[in-house]
Amino acid sequence: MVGIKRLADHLNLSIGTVSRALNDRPDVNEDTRKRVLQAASDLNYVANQSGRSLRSGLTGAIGFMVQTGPQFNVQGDNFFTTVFDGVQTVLNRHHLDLIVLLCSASEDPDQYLRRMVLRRFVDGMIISHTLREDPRIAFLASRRLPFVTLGRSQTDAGQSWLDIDFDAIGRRAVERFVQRGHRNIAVALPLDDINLGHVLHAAVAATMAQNGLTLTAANTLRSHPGEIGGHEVARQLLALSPRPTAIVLSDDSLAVGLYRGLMENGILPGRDISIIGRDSLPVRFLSPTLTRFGQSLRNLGIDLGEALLASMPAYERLYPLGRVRKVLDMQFFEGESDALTIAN
Amino acid sequence: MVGIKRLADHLNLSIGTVSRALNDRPDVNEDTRKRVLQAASDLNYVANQSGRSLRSGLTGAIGFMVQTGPQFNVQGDNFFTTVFDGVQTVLNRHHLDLIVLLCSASEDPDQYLRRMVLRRFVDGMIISHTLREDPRIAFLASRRLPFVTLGRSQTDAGQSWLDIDFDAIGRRAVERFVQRGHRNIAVALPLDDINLGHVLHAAVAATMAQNGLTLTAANTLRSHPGEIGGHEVARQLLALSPRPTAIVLSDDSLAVGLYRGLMENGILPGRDISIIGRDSLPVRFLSPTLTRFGQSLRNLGIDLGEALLASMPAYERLYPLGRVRKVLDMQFFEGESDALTIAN
DNA sequence: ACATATGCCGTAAACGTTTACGACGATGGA
DNA sequence: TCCATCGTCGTAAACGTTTACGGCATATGT
Repeated sequence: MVGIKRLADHLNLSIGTVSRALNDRPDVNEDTRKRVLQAASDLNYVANQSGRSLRSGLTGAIGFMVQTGPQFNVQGDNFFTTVFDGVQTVLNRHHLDLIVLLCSASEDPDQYLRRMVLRRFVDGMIISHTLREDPRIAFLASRRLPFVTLGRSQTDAGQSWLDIDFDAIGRRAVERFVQRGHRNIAVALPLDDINLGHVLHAAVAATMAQNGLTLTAANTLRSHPGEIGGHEVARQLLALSPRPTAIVLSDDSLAVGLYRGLMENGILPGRDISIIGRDSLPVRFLSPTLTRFGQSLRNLGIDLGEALLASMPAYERLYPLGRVRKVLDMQFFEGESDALTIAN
Repeated sequence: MVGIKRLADHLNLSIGTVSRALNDRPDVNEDTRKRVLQAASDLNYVANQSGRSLRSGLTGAIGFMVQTGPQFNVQGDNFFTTVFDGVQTVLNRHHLDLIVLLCSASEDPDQYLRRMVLRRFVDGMIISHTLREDPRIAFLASRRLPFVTLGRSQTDAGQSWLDIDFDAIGRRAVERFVQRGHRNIAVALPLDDINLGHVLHAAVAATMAQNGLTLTAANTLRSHPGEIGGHEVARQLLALSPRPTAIVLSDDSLAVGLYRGLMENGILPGRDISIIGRDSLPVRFLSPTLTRFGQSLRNLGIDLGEALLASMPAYERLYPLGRVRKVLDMQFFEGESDALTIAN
């Protein structure tokens, strides 16, 4: 095992000088720095993270907590991996590594986060699946650990957040539906307390109200995410009478199962019912093509990374963003699934 | 910050005794152990991982390396998250935590792994997307870091591996096709050197040969994974003349795009062409339903976790599996997509 | 009674870094 | 010549644990 000690007496230097050379400190001769770097690469030296962390209190790692299991919105791989990619490009510029912390369905998310933070695995955290009332936020704030949430919350500890613009999605989808004559509009929401559900629900209800319509409790459907959830939404939809003529989905992962469930009953999306989804996985090749709102996930990742750096004392000079609270610009992809027009 | 020191003089004990009490060592009075544990929970004490790691050389974390980016088989979220879940349940029993290390497309996987290992982030590794010739294996072996690979490789360092039975998939799919009269069979493979591609290719070719058929180079299609890749496979398929009447897919993620690409040209899966896929994400509700092979991903995760523990000196007593090399039992899901029968 | 064993605990070293501090020689100005 | 400054480097303490070792009682055996 080659440590700084070995490096030092291989060069006839003290460990202090070697350390300073490696860390780009000013008080070391330029020649000796070159020698040190050369020797370090020759001997395959890599600083032991435990030693460094113990002394500096920093680990050089940022955690991104996601939850697994059927009751969570697993989204498409492309959702998280693309976001991760964006975060990583930002962090790598500052020699920070992103590690993904996954809390399995069998473990309490609050306890899991607690453990990870208190063990000092990470210098900062990004948490997703933000709940409307989320104890994790208060905890992270109390530990003074820099963090950003993907998704707003009602619990406010002054944190930064990034979010998908579910308000715009709900508003614009309903406006589009209304314009095409729909009056019986439904919405598919997640089951749990995740904040985006509340936002989307409020946006849909408000925009309907502005147009003299009401979002009934019966038309507010709830399900697990994913294909099975989508199939369940179809079942709920078919049980309604009169059946809604339009529906907006909180998540595209519902689309495949929803399509199947409807088509099994002779109902063709775009002809017999209008559907608008929300990009979370690639559904470009669904048939009929899905009309949906989307956002640049890579930019979401970049924004998350920068917002986090801005809240870390060591980097806030480089990212003087202060507190970041921002919804992402939405793009609109017109497909065939909302082609239905209702005559007055 | 509450460390073992604070705990110690809050109890009027030495740090040595406190440490022993917390670590379940025998030479500590049962009463004082109780007092220590009580105080630890009262004061919210959690051992500092850096200090512990520095002393013990262990981090308590296991890394699972996955690669992101369009050229990798992102599979469905459900693929990896379900596998992760299985691994975690095994590891958690021994107070080990699983962290996911993702190597973005812009970084060299070998360098990335090197960095993570040499910094001593983890006590063991699981690597996926195993290549036929994979330098990571030699590296991990040279560092004597316990590791398991998901997927076989030709580079043999005596490591344990688990793998999906692509040989059985290729064999059984071709046998099924042949039985139904198909003579012009194609296979869709990944672009890179990933080992499963070689295995599947060999199995298809061999089984065809056993039936007096030959797998031509033209019928060996290659594409990125995912929907776009599937669409590309459709394009390649349509360019062939005579067009293959059956195809086996290395990955279900291709199915959606493939379906779309075929149906755009009036070719209906199951009627005009037979398709057999391989479970990697939930495609239960595709229409026509996809015939496919699958495996229990959770068991895969559990097997991976146990194989890893078996190769860690501290745990091999509990998991006396020795070196594990095992392909998973495959399940078969019959759908509509391979219904086409060719008359002689 | 004495020697030995046992249970329990404190002491201190060690893990690999970083960094405050001081030492030393060289340089510069007066 | 003397003092101050500067550049460069070595020294040593500190971060929070774990653990080998020894010490001190008390218990156990003759």
